[in-house]
Amino acid sequence: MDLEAVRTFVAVAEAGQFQEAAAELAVTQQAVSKRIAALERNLGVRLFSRTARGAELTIDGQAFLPHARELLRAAERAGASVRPGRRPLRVDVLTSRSAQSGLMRGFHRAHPDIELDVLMLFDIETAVAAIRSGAIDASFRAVAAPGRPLPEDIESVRVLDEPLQLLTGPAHALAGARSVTLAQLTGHRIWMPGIVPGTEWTAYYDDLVAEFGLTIEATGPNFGSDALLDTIADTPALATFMGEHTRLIWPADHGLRRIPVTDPTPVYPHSLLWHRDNPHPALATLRAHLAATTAGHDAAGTWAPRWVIPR
Amino acid sequence: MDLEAVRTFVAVAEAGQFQEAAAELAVTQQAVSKRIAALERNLGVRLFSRTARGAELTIDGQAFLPHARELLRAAERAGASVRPGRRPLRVDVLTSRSAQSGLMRGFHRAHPDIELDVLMLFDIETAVAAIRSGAIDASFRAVAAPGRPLPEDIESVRVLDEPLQLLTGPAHALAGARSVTLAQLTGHRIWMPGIVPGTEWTAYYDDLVAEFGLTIEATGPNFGSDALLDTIADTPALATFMGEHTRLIWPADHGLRRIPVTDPTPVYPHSLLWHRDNPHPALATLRAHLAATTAGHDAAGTWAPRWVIPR
DNA sequence: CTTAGTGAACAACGGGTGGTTGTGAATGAC
DNA sequence: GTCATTCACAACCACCCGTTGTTCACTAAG
Repeated sequence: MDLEAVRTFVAVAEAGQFQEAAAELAVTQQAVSKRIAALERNLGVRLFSRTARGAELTIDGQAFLPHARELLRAAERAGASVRPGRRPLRVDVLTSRSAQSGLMRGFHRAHPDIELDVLMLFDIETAVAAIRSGAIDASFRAVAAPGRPLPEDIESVRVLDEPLQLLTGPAHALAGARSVTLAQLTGHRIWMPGIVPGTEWTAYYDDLVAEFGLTIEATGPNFGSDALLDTIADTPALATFMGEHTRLIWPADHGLRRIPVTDPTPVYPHSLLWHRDNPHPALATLRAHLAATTAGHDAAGTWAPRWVIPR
Repeated sequence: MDLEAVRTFVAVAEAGQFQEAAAELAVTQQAVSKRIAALERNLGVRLFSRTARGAELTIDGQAFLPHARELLRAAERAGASVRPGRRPLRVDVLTSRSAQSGLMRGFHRAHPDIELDVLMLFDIETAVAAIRSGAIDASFRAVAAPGRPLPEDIESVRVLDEPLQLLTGPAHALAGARSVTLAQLTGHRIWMPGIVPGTEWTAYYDDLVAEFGLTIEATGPNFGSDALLDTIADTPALATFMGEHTRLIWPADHGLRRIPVTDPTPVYPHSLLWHRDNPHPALATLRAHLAATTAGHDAAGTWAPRWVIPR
C-alpha cells in the first residue's frame, strides 16, 4: 500500500478523470494510470470503471474512498506531530490512568480542535530537561522534591490534590472499615512496588513515613497492576495506596476494598510545569482551562509534604 | 512518508534495537538503518537515540509512535474495506443525513466491533444489481415501485416509516399553523427539486399527488440543501416536504418552520433489502438489530402508497 | 589495559520500481 | 467520416532500495 498511490486515487476520484488528476499532481497521465493500476493490483479489486470521457468509481472504489481519505489525514497528523514549529501541544503525564489523564481528557473535550500529544516521561529530571529544550510543552508532576528547587525558567502551578485511598484484600484487618485514619495505619505494612528511587514519588512517601510512622515497603520490581492487585487480594498483611481517581481493570472476584483515609487525608499534589518563554498558543489555553476547572478545592483536613509549592 | 518506513519505525520501537526489528521484518539491519534514516530525513527530526546496545526513542519518537500505529491501523482498515471475503458489511443508504443513517449509527453504537462501510448508490436499480453481484450487502430503499416487483433472490423487510413534515418560510400562508392536514395542502405548491425521474421517490410522490390532489413541482436541478432552504425561506408561495428525522444545518435567521402533517400523516417507508444467499455474518446481526429497535410502530393515521410491502 | 562481542553506519553494487515519451484503441461530438 | 478526448500499452531511462562487505563506537569480561 503506497501512500502516493492512495493520494493519486483520491485525486482521480475528485477530478473524475486521470488527466486532470495528473495535472494537479504534476505528473503525466501515464504515471497516474500506472499508479492506479498498481494500487488495484495490490488490493485485488478494480477501483475505477474507465470510460471514454473519464473514470468513475466502482462500488469498491466508493467503499475505499473514505478509508483512503482517512489514511491521508492520519499521515498528515503523523507528520504534524513532529513538525518543528506549530506542532501539537505536547504534555507529559505520570501514567495513562491517572487523574492527570482525566484532566487532559477534559481539556480535549472542551477544546476538541486543539491537537494534543500525551506522553509519559521517566521522571521529573527528564521532564524538566525536555521542557527546557522545548521537546515538550508541559508536564504534570509533584514538585518539587526537597532541596531541589525548580530552575528559574520553569514555571509551575498546583492544579490538583488527589486523595489517596487504602486498597486491601478481603482478609485484611482493616477490610471492614468504612474509613481509616493515618494513625490507625501505624504498624500495618503498606506495599508500593515500582517506586523508583530518586523520583518525586520517593520524596513524598519518605515524608509520609517520617511524619506518621507508617511502614512503607517499596521493594520489588513492578510487575504491573495486575500482579499488584493479585498480591494485595491474597495477602492479609499487605495493603497499598491508590489515587482516588485511579481507574483500574477491577477483577470482580478479588474482593478488593477501597477505604478512604482521614484525619488527615493524604493528598498527592499534582502541578503543571512549563517553560517561562514557551510561545505555544495552546499552552495558554490549557493553563486557563486548568485554572477554571480545578479552582475551589478545599485543603482543610488534608496532608501534603511541606515542600510542595503552595496553592 | 513511506508506509514501509513507518512499519519499520514501529518494529524498531517495539524491539528496542535495529537488528531484532530487521529479523522480524526479514530484511538486513542495514536496510532498517537506511529506512529509519530516510524517515528521519523526511520528518526533519531524530526519532531514535542510538546507543551501543540498541536504539531508544527520542521524545519526538515517543510523540510520533502512537500516530505511526494509527497510520498503520488506518492502512489495514483501508485494505480490509475492499478485501474479497471477510470485508466490512457494506450498506447503501439514501443520504448521509437521513433517518437511515441514524439507524446505522445506532447499529454502530450497539455493535462497535462490527466493521461497517456506508455508501450512497444512485437508485434502486443500481442497488439491486449491486446486491445481486455481491458488491454490497444491504440497501435501505422504498420498495417496490408499482409494476416492478423485486427479483426473487432479493429479500426485504420494512424497517421504518418516516413521517413527512412541511417546511415553509416565515411568510408562507401556513407558517403559523401548529399542524396541517393533507387536504389543506390542496392548491399549495410543494417544491421537491432534485427528484430524479425513475427513482423510487418519483413513484411515491406520484401516488401522493394522485390521491390528495397536491401540486408537487419536481422541476429544476438540485443545488443542494442550502439553496433549497434559501429559496423556501424567501418564497412565500413555496413549501417542501422533509423527513421528520432529517437533520439539516439550520440557518438561524431564515425563520423556517417545520409543520407536522396530519389526517393522515404521509410516511415515507424505508425497507432493508439484501440477497437471499448473502453469507455475511454481520448481515444477520444488522437484521436482528433493526427488528429489535424498530418494532412496535403504529401505522394508524398514516398514509403510504398501497404498493409498498406490508409491515 | 586488553580483548571479544554487539550494534549501527558507510561504501559499492545489482535489480527493480516508477516516471516519461511515443503510440494505439475506444468513444463521443460535429 | 473526421476530429478531439481519454485511457492503456511498450520501450527507455534514471533513481531508489536492498544486499554484501566493512568500519567505527561502545560495553563487558579477564
